[in-house]
Amino acid sequence: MSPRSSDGPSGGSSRGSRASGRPTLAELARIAGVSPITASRALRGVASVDPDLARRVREAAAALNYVANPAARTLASAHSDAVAVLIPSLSNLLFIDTLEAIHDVLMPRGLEVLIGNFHYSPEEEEKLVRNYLAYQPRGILLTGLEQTPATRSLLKASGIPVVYMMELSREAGLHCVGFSQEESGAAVARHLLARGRRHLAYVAAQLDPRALERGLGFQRVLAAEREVRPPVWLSVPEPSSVALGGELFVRLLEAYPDIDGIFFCNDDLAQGAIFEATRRQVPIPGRVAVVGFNDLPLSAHMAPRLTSIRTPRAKVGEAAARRLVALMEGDCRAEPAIDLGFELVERESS
Amino acid sequence: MSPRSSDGPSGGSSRGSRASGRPTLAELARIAGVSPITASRALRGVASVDPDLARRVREAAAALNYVANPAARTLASAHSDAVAVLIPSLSNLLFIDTLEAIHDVLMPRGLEVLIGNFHYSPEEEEKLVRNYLAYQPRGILLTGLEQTPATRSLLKASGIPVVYMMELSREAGLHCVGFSQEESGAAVARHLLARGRRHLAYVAAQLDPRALERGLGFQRVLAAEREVRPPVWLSVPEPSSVALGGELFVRLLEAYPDIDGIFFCNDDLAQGAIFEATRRQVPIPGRVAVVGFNDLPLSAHMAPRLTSIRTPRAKVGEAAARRLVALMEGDCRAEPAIDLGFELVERESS
DNA sequence: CTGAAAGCGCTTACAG
DNA sequence: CTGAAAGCGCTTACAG
Repeated sequence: MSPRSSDGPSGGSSRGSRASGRPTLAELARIAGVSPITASRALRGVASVDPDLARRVREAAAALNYVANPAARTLASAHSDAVAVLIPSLSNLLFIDTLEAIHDVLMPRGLEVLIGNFHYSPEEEEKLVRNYLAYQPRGILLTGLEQTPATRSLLKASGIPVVYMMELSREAGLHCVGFSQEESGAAVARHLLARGRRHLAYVAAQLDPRALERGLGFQRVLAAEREVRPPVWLSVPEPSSVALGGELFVRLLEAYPDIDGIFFCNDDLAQGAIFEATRRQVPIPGRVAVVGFNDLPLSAHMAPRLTSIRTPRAKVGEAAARRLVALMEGDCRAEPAIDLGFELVERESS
Repeated sequence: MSPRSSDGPSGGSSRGSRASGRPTLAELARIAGVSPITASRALRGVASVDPDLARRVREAAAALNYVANPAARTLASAHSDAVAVLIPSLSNLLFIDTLEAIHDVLMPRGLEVLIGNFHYSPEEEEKLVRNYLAYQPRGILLTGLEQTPATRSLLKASGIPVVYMMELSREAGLHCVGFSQEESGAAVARHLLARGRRHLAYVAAQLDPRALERGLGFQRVLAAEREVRPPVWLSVPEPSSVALGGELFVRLLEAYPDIDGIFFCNDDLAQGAIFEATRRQVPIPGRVAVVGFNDLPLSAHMAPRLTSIRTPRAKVGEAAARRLVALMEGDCRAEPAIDLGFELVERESS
């Protein structure tokens, strides 16, 4: 029988009205017959505690259903067990895969994951960082390298470990996990050239820094080819969607009827283009080749199947979380930049 | 100039080594020339504080870049500013839409959102609840009604407001926001009957309680029709995916060549079926009608466009969060159950 | 290996 | 409308 069942949920008469109603470390310690400090140490598995005492503490904790009060722990130790993760969008499957991988690394280690969505806005990101810093997290995971100067200095002043995801930086001491966005764009250009395409276009919506880099890599390769026309660049500010992909596809082909290869900045747009082409009976890849980016689950199954760049988004999350844990444990000898590469998956659409 | 720039990030000599290095309420109060309690009240906007003093406090806070320590606040007040949200899956777009809507309601009110993924396991859900309860959240948002008895009693003992999402319950005093899963399945059955279909099937993967209810509603309507064969029920335990939808579609038609209408428990499966049908040149809806569930963004754009049940998932999140806020503020007079309905969107596939 | 004392930075409850 | 005192439940730093 736990003391709770006899005391009632609102606590015994010895507890003040501000008590949380849950067992405290002091109660646990009393039941285990040790001091609170020893109980604390036993529960955290730190320092040297007599194995026998530690067992008694663990047993009492199990009997009481004791869970330490994280607020008290954070206040006393000046750091929480949280890790803040900032991503630019929740509705993009890309980041969900990354998030799940992060969860899988951090949760088993008893770390709480605080998720912040900054909607592709560095200013919003700054606000979130300011707010999360108050929680004294053990580490922070950031997406991209486009932070405001204030965000960077806030982070530096805090001394909290930070790992940047999705892009590679050469800045000294910056821990980052990702792949070369620029190179992936270049790979698509080379692929379309190898397929005999000469009249190319890059199509993007809501151009974020990474999509921009991909476009630049695409342009770079094409510019090096003397007998190839510079690519058409179609970029609109609206958020990306399947519907928009169809519209942009139609607009592009109306304006440039001889286009024979399109690199869409993501799979959503490319999928929309393929649906629209199917509906209008525009042969793909016969009339025009289509390449996407991210290799979403659906892309391998549509008709025609979509050629795309497979990004290591789950691996990025996992590696970034692991690196963060290493940094939290004071282990920072490894190479700061981790390049996980990408893969061009050639399918029917190109 | 903030005191920080002269003191340095690790704090002045008056601060002990355990100090967090950030300005405290006491410092803020000293600068504003008031007592800490008054500063606290001014910042929280509670009780009656002289407007002039309040302004001084706010100015000092802005100058210092003061953000209250949430751990101290939680410890002192016995409740945090967090709301825990438990969802069965992160990789399902359905719940992402709900989450975003929840965020949009809660964040502007200064509430932190803790996201827990219980992977469709009530046991895991129980662990998460136990853990999140330690954080003393202001409220909890749950998905579905399949909690373990321990979860229910944990929740009841905590006294923390809870709102259940996605399903409707008649249990007295249970606040829930959703729609009738059973009715939505019935609506699909009626739709297919109206389209002249007589040989029907229900196909599901990783049957969760809600998909089960939909199947039962589907069966109920068909059972009432004397001249209609009872539907085929194909359910597999694997997680749902586009690829699996294609496989199940093929398996089903091989086993039952005369099937002329299929209700898939979600759009992912239905989309996979349509892709596979296109590839095998099985006419849809000519040979077989296909209906999905959820109306994912892509469903309106594929070829043929997918008939589906549009679920109010964002609205569920918004209404649930609003109801939770009302409960947190002690306002619980409203009807506990909120039925947001659903809509059958008839498109080309049926 | 163990513990008594102090303190983390706030808010509550009580006085005035 | 304002404040001095006490305390939330832990961990740190020191001593033994």
